[in-house]
Amino acid sequence: MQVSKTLDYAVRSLTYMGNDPVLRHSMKEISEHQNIPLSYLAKIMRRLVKKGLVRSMVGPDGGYVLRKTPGEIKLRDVYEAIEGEIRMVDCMDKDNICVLYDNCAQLPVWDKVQMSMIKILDDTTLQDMLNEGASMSTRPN
Amino acid sequence: MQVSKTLDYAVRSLTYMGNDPVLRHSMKEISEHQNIPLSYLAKIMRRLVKKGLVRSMVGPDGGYVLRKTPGEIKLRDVYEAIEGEIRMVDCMDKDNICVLYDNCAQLPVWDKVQMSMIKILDDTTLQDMLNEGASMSTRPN
DNA sequence: ATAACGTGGATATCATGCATCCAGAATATA
DNA sequence: TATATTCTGGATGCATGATATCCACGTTAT
Repeated sequence: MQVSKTLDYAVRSLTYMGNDPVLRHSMKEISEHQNIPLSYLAKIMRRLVKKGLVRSMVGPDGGYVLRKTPGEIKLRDVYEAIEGEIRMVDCMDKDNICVLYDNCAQLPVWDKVQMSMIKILDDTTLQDMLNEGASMSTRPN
Repeated sequence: MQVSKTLDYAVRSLTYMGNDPVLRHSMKEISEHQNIPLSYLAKIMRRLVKKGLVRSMVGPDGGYVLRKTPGEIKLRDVYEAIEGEIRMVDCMDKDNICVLYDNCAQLPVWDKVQMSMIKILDDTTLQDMLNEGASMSTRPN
């Protein structure tokens, strides 16, 4: 029930790019500025490209650019690009056929948690985070 | 960002016990009814005992009883007994001194998610889950 | 005395998050 | 055309933690 490092990397990369939404940013640049292992960043960027959040250009002076404005990119999009569909609980999946209906006592609660999280991630754009980040960056640590 | 199997086991065990809040329930009984590996359940019960959610009695006819009524046991208590303090994001912990203030762009959002989750878990008791579970158990699967 | 049951420590298994490496394709520039 | 730069994609390694098992021991009801 924690934010994964990978997701953190992704968000950091995107907010970083969001500061100059027009420029192209190379992996090397992002990696250095955000302190993310280059080789791992490559994997992450791949997912963001596939999900249509960023566009990539190869060759010298290549790199990545946001495909939308920071105001149009929802945190939910980022989350789902990295983690897949948001889902708090695995049930009736795979081989688990949830014979115990006791089990279902929990489902409504986790659904509730899930929905409230989705709502927040849906309502938060990169732009929002950039704004907040600015105000946060004045506080110590 | 998912409910762990262990937490699921804990909740299942407690809701099961909540159906007969007065009786003692042996691990064997719980294990069989809830389909939880006995030896693993032992570990889980240990934590619930330590956190004061459940009282244990050894010897023949021993077992576990809820220490409070289902209406007094919050899901948050269960969560924290199993997972420890609720915290979405690790930052400024350990060796990570969060030098990147870009990073902080995220914090407010995850805090928000965290608080909304805490609120829900705080507002939900075993009793609530038992009630809901009853209404849920009528739907297929 | 005996059988039933929880306790607690050691240990095994396994999945997965995180990370690294490398050969290859694309492309800008000279 | 040659070269340097950058992304691509697949294979692989590593470490951590969740899940699970085992067993010797202490307790207690009968």
